[in-house]
Amino acid sequence: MNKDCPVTLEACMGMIRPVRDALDVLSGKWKIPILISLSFGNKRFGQMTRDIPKITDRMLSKELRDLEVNGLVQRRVHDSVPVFVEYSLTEYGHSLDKVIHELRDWGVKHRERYAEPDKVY
Amino acid sequence: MNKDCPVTLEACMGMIRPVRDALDVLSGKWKIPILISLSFGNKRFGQMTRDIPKITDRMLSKELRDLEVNGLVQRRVHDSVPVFVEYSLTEYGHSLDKVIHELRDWGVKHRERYAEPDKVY
DNA sequence: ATTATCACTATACATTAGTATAGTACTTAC
DNA sequence: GTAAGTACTATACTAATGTATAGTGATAAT
Repeated sequence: MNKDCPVTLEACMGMIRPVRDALDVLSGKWKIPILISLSFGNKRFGQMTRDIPKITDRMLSKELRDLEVNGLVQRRVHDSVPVFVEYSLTEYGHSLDKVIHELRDWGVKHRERYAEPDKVY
Repeated sequence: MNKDCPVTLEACMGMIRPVRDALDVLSGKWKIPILISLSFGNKRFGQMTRDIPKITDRMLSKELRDLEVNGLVQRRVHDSVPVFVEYSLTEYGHSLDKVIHELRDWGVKHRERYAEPDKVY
């Protein structure tokens, strides 16, 4: 029984759809690291390249633009000399705090479970 | 001040590392949909291909194996005739419930914000 | 004078992820 | 006997993602 139950199918899609939406916004290797970096305070471009190990300028630039388009990050140019560009999390960006927190918690437990002491970052 | 503060750098990595671990396990377009499908009850292969729109047999097979290797999914072969293979979430698989729940909640809010009524799945 | 920092962009390439299509070997229903 | 379902695997391809390397034009420090 319950083979292809339409209620289950509906419920299933009701979960899958929004989870996909969320993961689309966060997709790629660098978006969450960038959000984490900004969660510790407003940052400049160069500072973030140092915060996030192994990220290239190209990736940081590209991903910051994506995040800006999605309203998670704000880019402010101060017209001092030399120019000074400041990135910060928007309020909307902060709405991801809980998601990131849960991911971190699970990741910590997972790491304890399958300890990989030789993995390098 | 606070340029390249080592405490911030350390804290930053303390977040990034486990979040990456988590996302490594959940990476790709299909793993979370598969976990969601199984969260509604044990399933057979063919049933899951119908649960998860557009997934191909190859992807389902491959991702199920990945999830099995990571201990999130259990595969049980019942030696009836014809064979009957049953997939289920392990207890460890269920430990992702909160993560998936948060992703869904955020995805729902995001969808409300940028309503995309024409997007098809 | 040379080097470094600032915030990037451009080009080319490599790797990874996902898709399309077909096929296996068996069984059951029409 | 034909089609459909069972649970997959194989091969070949495309698309998406990420990397490597270099360069810009301004300023500022050594």
